[in-house]
Amino acid sequence: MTENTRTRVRTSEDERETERSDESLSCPECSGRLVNDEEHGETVCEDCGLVVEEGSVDRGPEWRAFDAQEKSQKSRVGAPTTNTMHDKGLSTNIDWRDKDAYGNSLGSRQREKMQRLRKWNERFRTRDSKERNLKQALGEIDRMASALGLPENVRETASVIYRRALEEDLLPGRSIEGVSTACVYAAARQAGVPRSLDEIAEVSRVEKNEVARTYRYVVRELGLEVKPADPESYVPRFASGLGLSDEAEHRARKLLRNAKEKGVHSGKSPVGLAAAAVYAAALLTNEKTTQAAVSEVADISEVTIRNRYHELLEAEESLGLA
DNA sequence: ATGGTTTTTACTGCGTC
DNA sequence: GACGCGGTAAAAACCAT
Repeated sequence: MTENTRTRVRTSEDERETERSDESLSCPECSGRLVNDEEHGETVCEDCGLVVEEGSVDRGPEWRAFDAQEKSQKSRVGAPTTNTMHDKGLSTNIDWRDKDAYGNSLGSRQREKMQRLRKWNERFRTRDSKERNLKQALGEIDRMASALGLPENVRETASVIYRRALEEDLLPGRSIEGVSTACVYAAARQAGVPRSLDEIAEVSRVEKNEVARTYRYVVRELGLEVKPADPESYVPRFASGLGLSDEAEHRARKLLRNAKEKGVHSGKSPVGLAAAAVYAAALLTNEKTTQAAVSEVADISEVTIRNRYHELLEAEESLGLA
């Protein structure tokens, strides 16, 4: 029976749900997750669509542009500053093409001059070790975030965290890769799209153990506030990975919420809980899945799924009787 | 280091397609 | 007979002490 060649799964102490505390980001109606809809200036509930807040400020342009040319004519600002570039995208760039502003080729004297300018500009930009450090780290962060399919805002957050770590001189004695990885891990969790330590270690050049250690260190030193991972935040990823319906997904969330009420989830791995909920939900909505399939996408053993989903269903039943 | 808890591995039995 | 599922025992991993 060597069919199971999955990698082991371990969850760190941080991934464990200890106590339930905050509920400020939840819908008052159905306690679903709240999302910002920038375009309409509203804050709405992901689950029931309740509009919680409206009339917030739209930061987009007040004009419309139908092609790139029009856009460049109407726009009065440059690119937004971003923390994903080591100089926030604010420093000077000299084009590598030897053309002037009108696209004409440069004379040989001019070309030489530009070469020198480029060289010094580059030297100035990555002047000291910190800048170079940051440059490399941000590259790593970007690479890992893409590999994990994490959205832009997570990259941004990870970059900010890294900057702070650098500011506070947390780097000496630690590898750039290790700290970048820890930042990505922390950022993903803060953004509510957590990845397990195993997934993180998969795309990192650093061992899982070191990631965990560095992560703890960074969180402690920076006083970062990272809530215990919410099992629900894993649900969408697993559900779509299995091609399940929205109904099943919704069902899974419900199961988890009930479980939370009952306190069944304390001390258990959130990932396992989420996987079990997804499996149970598929069963309840008569959709075809196997424990093996869920175990595959969630990277959790079938045994754990079995144990958890029994507990989930029990909690559900006793709630029905109450 | 040690003990307690959770997860994983490996294996077995049962029912069904 | 392969497959999905359930259960168990022992090992491993983790956390707290």
